Amino acid sequence: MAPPDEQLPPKAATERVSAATVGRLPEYLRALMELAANDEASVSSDGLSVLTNVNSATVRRDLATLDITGTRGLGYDVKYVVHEISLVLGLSQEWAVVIVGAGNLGRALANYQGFASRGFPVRAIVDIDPSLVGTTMGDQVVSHLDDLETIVDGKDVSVAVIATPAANAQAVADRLVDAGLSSILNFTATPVVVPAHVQVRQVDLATELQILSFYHQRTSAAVGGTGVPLVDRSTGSGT
Amino acid sequence: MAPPDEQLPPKAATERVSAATVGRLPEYLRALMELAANDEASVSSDGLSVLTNVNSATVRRDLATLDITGTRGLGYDVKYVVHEISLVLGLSQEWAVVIVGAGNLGRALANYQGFASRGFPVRAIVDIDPSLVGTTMGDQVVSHLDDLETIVDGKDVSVAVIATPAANAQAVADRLVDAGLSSILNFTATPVVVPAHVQVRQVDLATELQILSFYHQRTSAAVGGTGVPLVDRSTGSGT
DNA sequence: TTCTGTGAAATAGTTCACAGCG
DNA sequence: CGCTGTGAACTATTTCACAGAA
Repeated sequence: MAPPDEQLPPKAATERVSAATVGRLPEYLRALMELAANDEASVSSDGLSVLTNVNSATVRRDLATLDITGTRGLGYDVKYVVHEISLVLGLSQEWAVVIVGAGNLGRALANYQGFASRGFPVRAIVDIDPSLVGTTMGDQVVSHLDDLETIVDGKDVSVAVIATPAANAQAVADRLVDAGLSSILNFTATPVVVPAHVQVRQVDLATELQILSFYHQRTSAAVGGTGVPLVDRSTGSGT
Repeated sequence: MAPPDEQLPPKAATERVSAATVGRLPEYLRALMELAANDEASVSSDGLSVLTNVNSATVRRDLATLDITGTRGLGYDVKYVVHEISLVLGLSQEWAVVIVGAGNLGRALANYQGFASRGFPVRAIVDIDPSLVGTTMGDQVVSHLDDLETIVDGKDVSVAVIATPAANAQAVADRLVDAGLSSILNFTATPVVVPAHVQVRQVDLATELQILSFYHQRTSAAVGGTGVPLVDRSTGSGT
């Protein structure tokens, strides 16, 4: 263990976690849950490295940052790490989700089981279009956007997903903030501006395709010509 | 156009572009198209900085990396930069997309207009489930996965989207590669392994929520309590 | 021996600050 | 002037490499 220092405040490890590390936590978690499902009791940083494609030193440093310790000579206790990472990510409880926008994308997301199965049950869907309000979607009845506040309070919703046309994104975000929500996942291409205490994540599906397109081009352009070039899987077999 | 140089090594600017820069290009593009739609002829790096929330020095450096030049005292020519970035991202042509998996997510994506409108028309949807094959979805009839190769060749498809259950992701990816595709967008939580010449992008929607959850927690934990916001609803007396 | 935990080196990416062009 | 283009400083992140615990 690291030499403890009695003078320092307890541990707000969370404070020191870099964005890069946070981005890897869900990956670790996925790999670890797979291991757990396979009844693996422990795993080395090398093992996790292979499963996640993250350098093993990075794995160790990430975990150490979270004060997650392993056993020298053995590795990390799978269940323990799952528990700790879940805690750090705030996954020890469910977070109810409201989807705003019952158009194609909203409908898609409402039916998508992947949210609920990962601890984010969709508890409401809202839209402004009166012809959609009252229709059933997934296992929810579409409500009117105006009822947002009631829904948020009544169903303990804490996360909103924006799936409206891009032009409405900002207006929707404003209403979400007014309704007291402070976590927003925006699937619109338009970034929204929110107060500092509100978290937003921008995910644009077409952007992903554009980036893919870039790398596709670059790869095609890089003609080596010698049969099968470059097999790059960074598993550091160093010295 | 940049001055062609017959003597120097071909020096494609593309080679030197960092991943960080690539990630910002779609953002620049979006902002620039907005400007273009507004008949703005030119924009300064400061202007773009405001629109994209990227430091202006970073904007200038990114563009300079792509050999995109501006005019001192004036700024960048909007149309010219749109053209150049589109070129770099490979967006001067359309890329036809095949969606694999006609379940909830696949259906959602098939109906989503955001792909086509950004230059990625969905030209086919395939599944293995015989009861889905032949049904209509979006403006496509669902085909069988076995016909993939024919479809890819016949419709000039170059990008695949995996929207199957996670357990099938790797098998699907293998078939996609066999069919000659080299750009894959994987919406499954399971990462897939592919040959080096194939580009994959992993986008897991639940992961986005997990990351959001982390920042939500961190923000709530950092209670300053001075006056304004702070939603108390989410305080952990959970389900 | 195996594998963690971590200084220290190496890389990557961002931002400042300013010379100099239009 | 205003604004680009870029050396140089700075900050962040990754990776090496190894002492030492189990």
